[in-house]
Amino acid sequence: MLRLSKLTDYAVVVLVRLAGAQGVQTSPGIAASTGIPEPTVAKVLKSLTSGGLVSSQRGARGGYRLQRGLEEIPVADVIAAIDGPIALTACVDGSTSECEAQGLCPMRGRWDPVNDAIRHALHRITLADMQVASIPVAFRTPSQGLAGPQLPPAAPPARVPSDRLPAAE
Amino acid sequence: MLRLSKLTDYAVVVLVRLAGAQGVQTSPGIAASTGIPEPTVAKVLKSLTSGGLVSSQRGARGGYRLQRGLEEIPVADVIAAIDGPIALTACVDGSTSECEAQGLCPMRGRWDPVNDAIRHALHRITLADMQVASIPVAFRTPSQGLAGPQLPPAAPPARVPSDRLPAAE
DNA sequence: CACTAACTGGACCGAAGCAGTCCTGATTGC
DNA sequence: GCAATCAGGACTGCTTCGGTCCAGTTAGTG
Repeated sequence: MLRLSKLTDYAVVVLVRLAGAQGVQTSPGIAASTGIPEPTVAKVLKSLTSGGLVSSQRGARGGYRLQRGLEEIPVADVIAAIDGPIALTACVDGSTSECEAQGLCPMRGRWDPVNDAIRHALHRITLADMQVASIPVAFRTPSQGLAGPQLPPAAPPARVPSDRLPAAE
Repeated sequence: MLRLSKLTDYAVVVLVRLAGAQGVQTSPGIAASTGIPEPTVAKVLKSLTSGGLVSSQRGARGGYRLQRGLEEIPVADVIAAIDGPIALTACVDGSTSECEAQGLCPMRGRWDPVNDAIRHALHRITLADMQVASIPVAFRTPSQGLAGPQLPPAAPPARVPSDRLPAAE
């Protein structure tokens, strides 16, 4: 599981394409240059605009323009713009108070650390990191395989404020 | 997106339940004590057995037994047992060489670091971590931008019974 | 030795969410 | 005024998942 929506993948392609030029670009133009069907590109662009990742210019000679540099766009933002808030469980986004049985619900809140970890991992990888080939591993590897007994209380996140990663290594 | 399969959530419940006793437990018994429908429990247990997380004893007086302690079972293993290999993109698990257009495929391999980060985050959280209420938050949540609208960044006050589920009722 | 309890493996069906398309309206440059 | 472009929705086909059921196999028990 943990499947990423295909639209999100398209969104990354579109954003990178958008970063390749300085002027505004039209959705038909992006569709032509990326090979993605035009309606799909338009749909992605709309979601991206709603998410604040790109700005739009209406009317003739209009188009889309990147709002931020690729290195300032974490993938979490892209996913959030396309797929909505990042959460693994269905419980967190809606029916928090009602579950099927009382016996299985004590586990509900327990997914929070997992959600948090995922969210964090998605926040520290930017589109610039996905664009370049060499990516500095965000997490060092403390536990190989399944030997991780507990979460290290003192984590290294102090060095990463929120968004971008260093250039490369 | 990033939706976690409901079966995986059930699997966690079942595994925790399994850890609550030392002998073997039958799937009808687990179903009765957790409230999950018996066929579903059986299905989950089958996947868990295939994944090597639990061992099964066939025949009369048979049942299932936990293969490892909860603290040695990362959620990644549970997800892998239920949902298959952890990967966000559909490209990685099958049609790696063929994509729709050449323009969007340069992004294909770029999801690898994201997959890796997710996988890593999932590997360092075990069922024992999900079981206890007070979880040492490995990553503090910067919670800027669109972090968590409803999830408290710090460890929430434990309002749910921290220990395992009560006995069969 | 027969019976029963329990797991094994598969097939099956309905429901839900997603991918993709299309249409109509609003906006703006020429 | 016209044309190009974005905005926002509705709609449909499809894939996948959730859940159930069945026949078969194994092993303990009377």
